Amino acid sequence: MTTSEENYLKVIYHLSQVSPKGVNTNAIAGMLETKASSVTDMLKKLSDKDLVSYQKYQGVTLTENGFLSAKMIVRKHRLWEVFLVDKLQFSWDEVHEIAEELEHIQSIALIDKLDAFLGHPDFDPHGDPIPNRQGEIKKTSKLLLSEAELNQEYHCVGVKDSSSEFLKYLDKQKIALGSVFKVIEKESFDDTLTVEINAQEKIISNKIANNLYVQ
Amino acid sequence: MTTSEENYLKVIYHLSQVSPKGVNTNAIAGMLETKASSVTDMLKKLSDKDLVSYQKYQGVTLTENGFLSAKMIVRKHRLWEVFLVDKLQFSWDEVHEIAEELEHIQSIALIDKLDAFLGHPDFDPHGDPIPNRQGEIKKTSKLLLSEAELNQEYHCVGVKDSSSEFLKYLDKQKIALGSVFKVIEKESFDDTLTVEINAQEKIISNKIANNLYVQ
DNA sequence: AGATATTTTTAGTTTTGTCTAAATTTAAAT
DNA sequence: ATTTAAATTTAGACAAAACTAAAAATATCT
Repeated sequence: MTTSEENYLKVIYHLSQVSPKGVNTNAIAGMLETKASSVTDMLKKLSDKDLVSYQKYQGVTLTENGFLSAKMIVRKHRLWEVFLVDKLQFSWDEVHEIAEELEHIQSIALIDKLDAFLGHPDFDPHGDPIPNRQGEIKKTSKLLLSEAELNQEYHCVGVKDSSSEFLKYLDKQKIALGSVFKVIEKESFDDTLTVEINAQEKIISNKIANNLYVQ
Repeated sequence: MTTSEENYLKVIYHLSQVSPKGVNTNAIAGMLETKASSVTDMLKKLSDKDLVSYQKYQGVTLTENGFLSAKMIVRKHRLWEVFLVDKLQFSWDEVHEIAEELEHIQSIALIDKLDAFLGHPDFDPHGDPIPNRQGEIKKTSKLLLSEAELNQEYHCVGVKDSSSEFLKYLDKQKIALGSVFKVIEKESFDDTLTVEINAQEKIISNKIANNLYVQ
């Protein structure tokens, strides 16, 4: 499989989580910063290889094959992110782009050994689950901070938006995976939250609260 | 720089060590398992980018730029090999192909951090020197086992042939980097050596002795 | 339902890196 | 010094992955 094909598969995989009954050509083009016509070309190719099932004008879904392949790419991406953060001391906002390259390295033995070296992690540095070598994903019942109940203790288990910008903001606010949250008050006017984070009171906007997963 | 361009540069770099006054088109084609006509095309492109100096029919040499770029690719290759052997427990005969892919990952920060993580190694698992980030290479005065003097103690510092086949043979013979050698006898008829290796006497063919570096 | 807008596909080009086959240059050999 | 052989380059073609512009299908709106 080429790097380009892998990138398409991965994007279709991610978009499928939001629109499971068919991913739009334009949506794929948007994610890959390419043109719709290029996407159509590639969908035909992926369809010929039985990685997606595609009917003109009707959007695209992953086949069994494509689904597994996509999860293997995600597995590689997230394992490399763990390596970069845990072993090479990168911060969590720096690793995405490098992992985008590393995820296309082919060797299966490499990934198995990397997995073992890292201690078979279940989650990447942003709290996203790492599929195992069979493609199985550990499900957790996380919820958004904006949906949290008042005066209950939660801890941060992930971020929804993992853009460098957002992650740097969290660093500045000393919010990390594992941070302890308790929502003290919810301002009904603008949904701003008053939250006790690691025993410090902070005001959290709705936008932030909508991008933090807690448990 | 594309992966293909990098592969050409690297091959020209290696071939330059043997023919410093100009590398042949055919030699490059042989190393890359491609056709001479493809090489000619690429040499023009590399020449336009001032990475090689190239005159029709006269062979090719690296420019200052090309020389440095090539050394950076070699640096990446060899650092990844150290990682694979030291951290992921690959054996020295398994790492070349994987490193061929990893050497094309772009990030400079990644290589700097990897270098630090590995403890700034000077040599890769086959005893080849790792250029530092300035492209400087630590020179050592190694010699081939076939050139070693009788009854002098040496230790193994590298291999000339790093094919999987040869490396596996060395593993079987329990010869590794650091092994202690003393040539007991040299058979003048076929240049076979009797060598004491790690306090064990062994017969070493001329072909083997011509591919082992000692010091 | 019909008109308009949006999305998607087709058709035809471009670029990169490769190839084959033919032409040219250099090297070797009688 | 020719002739022959080997190495190299040119010319033209192809596949992959992208693009533009135009055509076709679907969705939306009054």
